[in-house]
Amino acid sequence: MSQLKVYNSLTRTKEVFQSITPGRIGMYVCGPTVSGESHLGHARPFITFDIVYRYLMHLGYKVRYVRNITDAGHFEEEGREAEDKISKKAVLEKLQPMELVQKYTNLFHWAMHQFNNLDPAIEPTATGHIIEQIVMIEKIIVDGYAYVSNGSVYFDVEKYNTDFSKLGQPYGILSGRVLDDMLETTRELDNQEEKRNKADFALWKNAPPEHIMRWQSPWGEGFPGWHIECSAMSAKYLGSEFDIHGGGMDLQFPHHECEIAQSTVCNHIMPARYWLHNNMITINGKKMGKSYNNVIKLTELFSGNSPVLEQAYSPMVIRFFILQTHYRSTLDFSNEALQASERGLKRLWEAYNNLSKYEARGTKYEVADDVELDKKVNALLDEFDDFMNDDFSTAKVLANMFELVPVINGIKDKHISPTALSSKTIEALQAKMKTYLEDIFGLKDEQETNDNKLDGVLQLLINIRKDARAKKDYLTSDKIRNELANIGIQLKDEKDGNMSYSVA
RNA sequence: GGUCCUGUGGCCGAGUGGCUAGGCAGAGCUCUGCAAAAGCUCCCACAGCGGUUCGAAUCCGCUCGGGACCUCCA
Repeated sequence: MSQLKVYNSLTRTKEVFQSITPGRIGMYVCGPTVSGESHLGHARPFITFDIVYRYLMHLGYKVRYVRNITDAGHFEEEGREAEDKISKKAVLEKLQPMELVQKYTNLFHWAMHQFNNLDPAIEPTATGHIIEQIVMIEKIIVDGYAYVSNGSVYFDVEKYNTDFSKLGQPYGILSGRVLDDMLETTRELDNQEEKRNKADFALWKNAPPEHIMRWQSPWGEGFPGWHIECSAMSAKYLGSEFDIHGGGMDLQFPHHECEIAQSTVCNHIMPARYWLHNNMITINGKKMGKSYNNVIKLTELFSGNSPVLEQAYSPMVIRFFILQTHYRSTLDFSNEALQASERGLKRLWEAYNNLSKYEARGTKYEVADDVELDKKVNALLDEFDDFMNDDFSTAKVLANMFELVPVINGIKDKHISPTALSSKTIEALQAKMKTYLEDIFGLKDEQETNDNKLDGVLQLLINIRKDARAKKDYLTSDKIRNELANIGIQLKDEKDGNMSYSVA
């Protein structure tokens, strides 16, 4: 089998993945800021890295997946009046800050479960790691890479760049930026007088009196800077050097760049080996984001309750939609695209259901009757692993699955002889589809029809309809079918006279 | 302004220089009491203009368009 290769933003190449500790992987993914409701754009990294997580485990690794909750509230750092987002909104909604944070944390967890994302192994909060952050900042000051100014602490980017360029790790290594260029082109911003240099970033901010969220520190009351929490928490739970650091592309600069600088000063090593970044979800070609005022919240998406939505889209449809493209490509949202995903997923899932219901054959077929087809099926299945190993090409795996759909349905409908494929191939097909669809892609049946009573009722109706049809009483048979269709249950006449149903 | 990405058929999207991904939609057919579902077949696109090459969607150049980051952002 091929080796796993991942695209490393740090080297801008696809590299063979090798874990630091054999058999084990440490993965850190930047989690949500729980000052508001999650939107479709947020869903992408968490679904993307859920699949990475699942696939790494599928490969046999023991993975410690750490994803933080940012609940300390970032400030609008430069150019605007310093304000803690969370404390400001708390005043508006007349809630305690921690109450607000809890509310959105719960909502976030709810959404993650809707998407069938596995829980991370550790989900540390920024507020729970203030001490660790302070300790880290102190260390950076002692080492001479940060300075205190008016109760705040700033990281000295220029000094870092000068010293670490010599070690082959200049500031900007991750995002491909050159500090000198940035100094020339960065816009003039207000409130910069505390900083020695405009590229410097805050490690700790002095809290103005109106801030509700504040902590004691050696530099007075304040709150941690934007980037330090991830550095502190990743080092605490994964060590100074860990395997994978993930997040959205918009975090590459400055967030991850700053993490690298801080962590390297503290721990004398580049924190992560592989930096993975997912691309953005766009809407009408524009990034979905707060700044653009074009977000679709997840609750709106699931309920269809938004002017831009023609209908509700279920969590699995969104998951499938995201899987249909490579994680490093932008993905454009539209009703048409989501509806196409909905239909495509339905067809794929029904084929998968048919496949799992294949009746066991009495005898084993060692040799396939249709050698060509047997070969083709095995080739398509084998490629699943190759595609995933090639930087998680879920889109290609799905394409292969769709090529298998006609084979699966053909056998079920008996267009294709049940002995066309060898027993071994059938078993491989069943096992691999299950592994990939359920275990790795994390898709699941959304129909809540595994209810014995409902099934019993439907079987009764099906039997009545069968009798009616046998008597050519099409008035009755059509009535049953049409009225069930009206309430969203579709009856399908099968070729062999049987009937099946699906709930929309 | 700086850095970078990108432009694929009606729509969404894979694409490592040669072997026409896939999905959705559309057309025809098969099956069927009818319908749906399913199956089969069709629909050979790569922004434009040059160049490299035996051969380019894929490499290079230019032009035009779109976007991201540089500021909170997944």
